Amino acid sequence: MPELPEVECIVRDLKEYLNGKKFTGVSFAFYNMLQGISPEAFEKEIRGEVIRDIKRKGKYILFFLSNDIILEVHLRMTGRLHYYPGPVDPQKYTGAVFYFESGDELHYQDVRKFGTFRLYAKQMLYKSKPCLLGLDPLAENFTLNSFSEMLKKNPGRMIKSFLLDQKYIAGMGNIYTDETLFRAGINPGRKVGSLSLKEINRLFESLLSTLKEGINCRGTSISDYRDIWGQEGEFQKRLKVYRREGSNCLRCGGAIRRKVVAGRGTYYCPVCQPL
DNA sequence: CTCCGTGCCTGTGAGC
DNA sequence: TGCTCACAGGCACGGA
Repeated sequence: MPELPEVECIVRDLKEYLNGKKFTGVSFAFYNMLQGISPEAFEKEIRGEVIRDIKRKGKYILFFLSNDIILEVHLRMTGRLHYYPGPVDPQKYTGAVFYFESGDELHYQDVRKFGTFRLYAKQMLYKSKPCLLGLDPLAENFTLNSFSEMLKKNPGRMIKSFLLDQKYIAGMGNIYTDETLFRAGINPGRKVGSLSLKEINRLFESLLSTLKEGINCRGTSISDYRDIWGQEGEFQKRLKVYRREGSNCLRCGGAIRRKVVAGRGTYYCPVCQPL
């Protein structure tokens, strides 16, 4: 399940290989990802256009095309973008193949078909999903100060539910949220308003360092995630709580527990992250 | 406002 | 062995 670090790795790699390349077409094996557009209309919009830039906001990938159209891709849980330098047969779960003039191909694969494609005209971007998201933790405006201000507006919420809310912080998913809270020593069920200044500081530092470590490890491949070459990341080897129920806490030696918080399976150490 | 359940999908793995 | 079923979780939406 790609979260911010995984999407960041994908975007960095895609930029290197696809910037300046021209779409010659796209074919579909299923249409679940198309939001409010027919496959024919979709292809018409992108055919012949050059990729000018590729960016990320939260978990959204944005392709800026030469006709001022923006292609937004969200991989949700099991979506993958696989780059091939030449023609390759589609695989079992390939839903779309983008063809380039250079002969390269970009395959979109998705076992569960939850992923989405959208097209926006440039002047409509301001009302697109990615523009309505909160702060991206890797952006310059994500500071201890802006983080603290957002927390002040949500005193009654559980901290885990807040961290997952894309309206405030864009890019956190279940894995990096649990890992961040463990590293900060904060119980996922704590109310935002109960956090001390010291804890807020620790949470801010843990959030950034956990995401950056995830990026440096090229993501978490606990189940589905692969990079654009099909390679696994390494961060699953460094997980301290996620999916480690019953295993020993690497800090205190006690048992890692699982409970449902904010509707998600949540892993934590009851000793290192007291209520 | 905040939480919770449901739907979208299909593979995995536990238990019988 | 083969079946059922809970579970995985990002996001939208409706209801409490």
